[in-house]
Amino acid sequence: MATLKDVARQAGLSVTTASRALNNYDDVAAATRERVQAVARALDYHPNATARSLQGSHTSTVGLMIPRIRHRAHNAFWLEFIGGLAATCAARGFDVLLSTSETHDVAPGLQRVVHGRRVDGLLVCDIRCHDPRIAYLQERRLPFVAFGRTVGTLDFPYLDVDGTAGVRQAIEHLIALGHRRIAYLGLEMEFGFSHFRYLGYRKALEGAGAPCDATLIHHGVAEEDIPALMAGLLAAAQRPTAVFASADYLALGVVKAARGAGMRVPDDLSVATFDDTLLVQHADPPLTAVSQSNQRLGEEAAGLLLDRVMGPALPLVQRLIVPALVARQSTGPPHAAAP
Amino acid sequence: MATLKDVARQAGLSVTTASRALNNYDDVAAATRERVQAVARALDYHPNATARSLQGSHTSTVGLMIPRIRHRAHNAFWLEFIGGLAATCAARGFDVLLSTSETHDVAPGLQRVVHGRRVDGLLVCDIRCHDPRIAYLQERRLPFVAFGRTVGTLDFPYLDVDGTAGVRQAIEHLIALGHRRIAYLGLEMEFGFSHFRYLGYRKALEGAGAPCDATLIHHGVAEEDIPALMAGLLAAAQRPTAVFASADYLALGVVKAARGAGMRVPDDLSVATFDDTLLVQHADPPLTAVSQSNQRLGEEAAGLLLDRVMGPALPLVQRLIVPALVARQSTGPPHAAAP
DNA sequence: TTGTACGCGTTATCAA
DNA sequence: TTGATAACGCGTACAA
Repeated sequence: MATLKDVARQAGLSVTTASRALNNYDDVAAATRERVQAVARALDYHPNATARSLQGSHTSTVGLMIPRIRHRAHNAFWLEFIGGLAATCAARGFDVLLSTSETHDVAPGLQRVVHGRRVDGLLVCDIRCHDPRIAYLQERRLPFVAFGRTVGTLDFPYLDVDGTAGVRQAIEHLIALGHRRIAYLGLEMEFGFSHFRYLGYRKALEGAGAPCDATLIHHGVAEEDIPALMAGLLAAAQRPTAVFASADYLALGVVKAARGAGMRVPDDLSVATFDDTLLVQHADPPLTAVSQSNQRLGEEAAGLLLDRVMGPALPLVQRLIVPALVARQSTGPPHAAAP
Repeated sequence: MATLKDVARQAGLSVTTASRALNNYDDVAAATRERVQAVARALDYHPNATARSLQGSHTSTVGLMIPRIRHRAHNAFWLEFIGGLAATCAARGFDVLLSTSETHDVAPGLQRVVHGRRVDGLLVCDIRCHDPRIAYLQERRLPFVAFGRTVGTLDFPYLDVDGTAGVRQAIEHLIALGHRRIAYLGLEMEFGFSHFRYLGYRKALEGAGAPCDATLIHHGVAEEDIPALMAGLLAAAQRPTAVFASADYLALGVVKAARGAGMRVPDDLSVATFDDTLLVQHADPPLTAVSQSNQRLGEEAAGLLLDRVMGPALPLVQRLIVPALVARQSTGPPHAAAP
């Protein structure tokens, strides 16, 4: 494959001049420039990105660390996100280096990427409430943006969906419909988003002066737990008239379990959820959900990261996207006969 | 950040010796090796991947070109695929450079990746019936594997799902149930998979000696076309008793349209589809579908590519994965009253 | 306007 | 067992 030296030789010039001609420096004769460019085209010359990186000490590449898929239902979200991210990076001349992390420690994969100087910046995703990767990156001084928040001091750049505001909207919607006993089903509390979403539930109840019953609140729910859990919930003397599930597949499980217990949605039980995925939209009935554009989120994240990469000492940027509630047929006023 | 030179200086040795100590060469004294490694640890030294690439002329990175998402329903497939691919690459010490291509010409993005020597190999996805990228890559001698097939001479390494065998199973299943008039709804014929899937439909009909009615066959169907298309199909004198849709979201549209026309699935109309996604599994009723493990596919593709990258002149490998039919509640015998 | 010389960080070759 | 030197391909002071 042709190198700059080949082009220079063929054009009868020095490598330096060839380089400058190709990079449109203004201290090269017009005739020379054209000759060099013609030769380059003829030789199908393209600069070697590796050599460029080594010399310029930047790679025009950003890293993306996403979690390994634990549940198929998480899929839709991430790919839309990646699509938006990749498009924005491409438009700004950057490539994307992909890492899927198994763990949330400072894994070997992360070390490789960071210390190998393979990337100019990094987008870390799936942030935990306490996430050692943040401190690690801060110490290493690699430009990075977190997609998600930890609990505690937020002294790092991040982009996140405002789960608190989102869930709050959903719960307030249920309260406005007349519900008072609203169950909450969430994922493991170690996830940052779990923490913030649950906060929204609490705040909405407090805001409405509604009681908060611990028996209605369940964290760390897995799909297979739902039948038993719902059976318990629905058999209780004071059964809930609505359920908020923090993930789409949980909500689907809730609907199924309710049906199994002979209940209609939303007549006997209202159901709302967080991610507005295809699954949620195609469900029967279509579910009321907290929604944001995942592709948009990817674009936004890429923008933030690239700004950070290109502007060395920019002020800390922390952005919270407030999602919107989409009310559909899975929520309605509580049944008259219900407690 | 610490470089090899720093380590060498700190250890009072030459860069050469430090390098060999760190790379476990056997011509370095045990004591020296340990001293160097201790210093490296103390300095938090990690080799610079870029410099390594330049010197060794290989990057330990493979490229992945996937299409830009046109329809949200394609999402689930690709992310599972990427997950499998990334895991296999990581296990074998490779990183993944992601490119999403807008077009199927030899786009600038492809040229950048190929000529910039950013990758040791490339996985090209979303192959068209006639795809100029194949010839381009062959000429450039970059190790690559296609995920998908073109029509015509297949003189390149590929991995593909055997769409012909898959669809054939589905149609034969319908025929076995007693169906004779089976409609076919497919995507644009320029996609390689469209071509092969349709072939399966034809073969199954021929094999059963069933008639092939052109009015039942529709290519290039978009989601929004379905209501009108189905209305026409169901109003016909000789209406179909079953529909095969080549993509999950098309099948969902078919079910919806059938319902709209007052038909029950599968009593009045059977529906089968290709991709066994979450959407298909959670549909009402759950759909009969041709299925394969998308993650498995990604792992397989990565394996093929890495073998090719590491073994320079391996014989051409072409692998076809035969999917399996999963019969669910959307297919049944044709209604007695139907023609 | 062009060319010489050097450095980016690493590994390979060869001599000591 | 170790070290000096060259090379990978490119960009860029600096000199001509």
